[in-house]
Amino acid sequence: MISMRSKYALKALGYMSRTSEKESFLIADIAQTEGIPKKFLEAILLTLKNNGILSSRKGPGGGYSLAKAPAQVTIGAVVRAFEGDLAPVQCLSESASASCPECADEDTCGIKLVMADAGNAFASVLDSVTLADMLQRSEFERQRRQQVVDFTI
Amino acid sequence: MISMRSKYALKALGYMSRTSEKESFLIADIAQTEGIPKKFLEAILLTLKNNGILSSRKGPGGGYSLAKAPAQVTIGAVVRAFEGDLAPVQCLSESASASCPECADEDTCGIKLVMADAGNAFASVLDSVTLADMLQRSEFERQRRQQVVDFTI
DNA sequence: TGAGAAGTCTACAATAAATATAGACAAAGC
DNA sequence: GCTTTGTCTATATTTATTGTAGACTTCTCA
Repeated sequence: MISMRSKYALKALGYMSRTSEKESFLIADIAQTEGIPKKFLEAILLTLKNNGILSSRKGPGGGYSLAKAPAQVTIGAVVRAFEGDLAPVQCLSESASASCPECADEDTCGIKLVMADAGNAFASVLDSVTLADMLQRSEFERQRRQQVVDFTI
Repeated sequence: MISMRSKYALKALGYMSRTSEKESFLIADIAQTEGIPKKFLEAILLTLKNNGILSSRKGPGGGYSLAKAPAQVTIGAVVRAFEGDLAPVQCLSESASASCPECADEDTCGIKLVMADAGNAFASVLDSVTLADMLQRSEFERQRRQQVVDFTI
């Protein structure tokens, strides 16, 4: 289960990608449009900036903007900014205190081997989809459903 | 990230599957062998029983035993007993209050569509591996490493 | 038939983490 | 130098996880 942080980040980035006529976005604007607590979003956008996904300018006329094209930002990169590596068990995490203390032999632990496969499968999907793909997919789905409605009415 | 509950459950089941000469296991025995807090394990085994993975008998000579052969129990079934459905976002969860309140149009939400793919990829792996597979995999890895050691010495 | 062995249940304590908020601060533009 | 806007630090709130305590039930076997 990914955190609200990641979800809010994806919502904010989706909004920014979708609204290409604007080139700069105020925190307050994004927060209100996407229904995200403003102060919370503030920290989220900062994290995205520190991960090279957003850039910012202070002062009047300032705000946040995408540092890369939506087709250059994978969902995996966004989620990883908040969830760390996407390891399903701690002993698979590169960062911090990785090993599980109670594991007799970590190298041959079956749980670890299986979870590595599952985690890789999960991460592969997120790494293969960009913000642009996500929007396109959503739009495609919208039109598909629209057509179904048209036919049934 | 899966919870300790799931990990402890897999460790306990791994031990029970591996130790086929015993047919009944005491909570205290499993707890000590696998280094799991006894009282915590107690609740975990009960959950596994309620999910049809274990059976139990009270009284002297009693204890827990596997309700199915290790090859009949998938890792997915075990993990699901503790993590519910393996949905990476709440709005994909069948159980409980599923929908995300702030989502404008859940049907066409790109985040949901992408996460559904990722979650399915994750679950597919766990559903395709049984306890027996997990043990075999671990044993295979142990022998592989053993050989490497033999060659290098 | 009753003593002891084992699982079952309820309640709760102790952390830890996620979520969210407040308010001071810094930089940029006019 | 005033306003706008992002940045930072600290902290509150809530929720979930992890773990513990103790009473209770069921079973077996002497």
